[in-house]
Amino acid sequence: MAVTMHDVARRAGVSVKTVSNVVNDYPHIRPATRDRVMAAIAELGYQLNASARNLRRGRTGIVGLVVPTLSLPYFAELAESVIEVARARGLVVIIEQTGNSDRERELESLHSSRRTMTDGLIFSPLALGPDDEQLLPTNPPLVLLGERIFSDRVDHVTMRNTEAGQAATEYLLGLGRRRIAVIGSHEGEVVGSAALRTRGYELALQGAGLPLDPSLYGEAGPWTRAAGAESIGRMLDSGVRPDAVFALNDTLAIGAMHEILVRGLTVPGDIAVIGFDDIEEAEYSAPPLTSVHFGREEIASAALDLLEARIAGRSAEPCRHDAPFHIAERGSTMPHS
Amino acid sequence: MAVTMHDVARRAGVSVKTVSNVVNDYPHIRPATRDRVMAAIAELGYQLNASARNLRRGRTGIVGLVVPTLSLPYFAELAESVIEVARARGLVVIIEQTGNSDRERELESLHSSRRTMTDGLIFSPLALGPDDEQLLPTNPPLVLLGERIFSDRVDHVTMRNTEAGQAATEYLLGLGRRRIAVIGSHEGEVVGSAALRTRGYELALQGAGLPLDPSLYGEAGPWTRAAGAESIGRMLDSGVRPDAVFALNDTLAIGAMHEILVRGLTVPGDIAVIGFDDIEEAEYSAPPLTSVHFGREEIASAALDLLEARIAGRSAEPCRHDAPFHIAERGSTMPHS
DNA sequence: CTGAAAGCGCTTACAG
DNA sequence: CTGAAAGCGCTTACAG
Repeated sequence: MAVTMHDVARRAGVSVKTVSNVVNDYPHIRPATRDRVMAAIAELGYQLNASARNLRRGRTGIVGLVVPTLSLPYFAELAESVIEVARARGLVVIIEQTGNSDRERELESLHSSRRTMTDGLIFSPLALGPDDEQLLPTNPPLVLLGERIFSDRVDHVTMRNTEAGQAATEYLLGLGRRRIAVIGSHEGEVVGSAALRTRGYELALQGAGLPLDPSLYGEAGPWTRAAGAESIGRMLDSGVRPDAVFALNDTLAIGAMHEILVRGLTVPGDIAVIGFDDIEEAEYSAPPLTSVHFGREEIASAALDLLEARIAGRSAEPCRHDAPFHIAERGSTMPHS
Repeated sequence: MAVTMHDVARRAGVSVKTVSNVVNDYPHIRPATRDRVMAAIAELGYQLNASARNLRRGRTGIVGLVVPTLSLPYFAELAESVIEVARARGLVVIIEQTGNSDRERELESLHSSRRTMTDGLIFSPLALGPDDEQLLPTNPPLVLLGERIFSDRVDHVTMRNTEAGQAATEYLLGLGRRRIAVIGSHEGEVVGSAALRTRGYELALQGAGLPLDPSLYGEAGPWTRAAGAESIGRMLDSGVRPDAVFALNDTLAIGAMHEILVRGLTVPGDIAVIGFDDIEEAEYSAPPLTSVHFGREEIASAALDLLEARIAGRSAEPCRHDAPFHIAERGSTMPHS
């Protein structure tokens, strides 16, 4: 049916081994032989069959990336970095989406027979938590992003959410703000980015000797612009008047900022706003958004390092990589920008 | 080494054929047999080897999506839709990025041996053009997005860029605007979204009996927020004062709007702004951005329809699918929003 | 450096 | 409904 290495070998008058060597760029091939093989490949329109190679090698050269959705800029930008870093290492990336905190879909992505199409998986959970630790399949290798789940059977890339949340809040305190709202909190949650960043917020307030005011907690289920706008809207409607907002991600921050401006208040004059993730959009919002920056290239590299080591059987104990952060200051907190 | 169907068959006391039938959900299997097989699978921790299946079937269940970069929201949202639509059809998606108009990378993605990992490719070119038509490989099947390249050997999903650009400009004319700048144009380009949307702009102005003013063309290479801001900035710096902006995409529009506001001008008061693509961000910019909307779900469905038909060998002549559009009106053009 | 051959783990026609 | 077997197209140890 298809043109195979045998056909090429026959045409070029060499063995299949030689064709394989040429196709795989092995050394010690006479230039003349190489040319004959290349010519035969071109004449026959030969294309190497990846499935056959993968079966034989026991590897696919594909890694999976499982995220909630690419329509959230944070995950799109993370995916961008993962694809670029993977490319530099000769790997390609299958992206699966699990939607907004959909337990079943997350489990399905982890356990599906599609798993064996990949050499390993980078998984950013939004629904699964500590109780699901036992459900994590470790084969093919898995790298977890974030701190919703910790398992000593699995590699992790973590992001010091609590420390970063604390730093963001302390930054607002340093500007003299005292009534700081938190937007995007998840009442009752104890793991996951919402809870951890909120915990950092609380530590900062307590460190400054300020009370935790329940009216300054703005719930928001999904972390979208719409949810951010609604959340701050409800707070303002109820007569609460913060002098700063710590939004648990940038999308929430942009939605919140939009709502604040719509109501005739100013940013940062009336309300300073800081976000989290430092997505590209943050630089071009009006005003530009101050945000907590984690290097996504670094997160992608760390995740692929862990995955490749595990795939190669090089790593023994599961590892944890902590990504560093800093605050990118912009107009949403600086009066003179 | 790995647990195979043979192991499962032995354990369950059935033939491999039966195991295969169970794994593939074929009918006509006695429940008792099915249960025995499932039990054996669970006991042995069997996982089907996708490469072996793919080799045997001659299909991988993977489609490739090649776009410039996921860090541009338009492509991230397109990818989101392609993944969702593919998922509903039992397919997964490998995403490759080619960067900002990088000819070599685009060709590499089309011709790489990675191609055979996929059953077909959806390709959104930014560098390749009509002259490259002969370089398009048609096997595995290829679907082209946009109108940079037309080939009667390949399926296309097109977006009526010219008509849509004309409609956007006519909409601004309908609001009484007369000095309409176009932001994001590519001087000298004759194919591709920039040229086609600009052509629509020109048709609209000519239709209204207005001159084409060279000072109202704002060049911008990459279609980023930064480029949009710089482009309108240069125009305003040179003393040109448009009363409306047609930005060739939303990211440009948001950058341009940002720059306009920074300079103390108002939107839409001084300058009305319309974008193109209607990305999710458009709804939450300040002010919300009026934009030309193409349904990305529809584009994704159309592309996968064409691809699946081609993969199945159902389609004869290459097809062209034209996606419909409308204008989503928001505050950036409406005074009372 | 090359040739002949085994085998990766499936699916599926072929007999029964 | 089941069993035994061929073969998808590679890679790679084994002889030479």
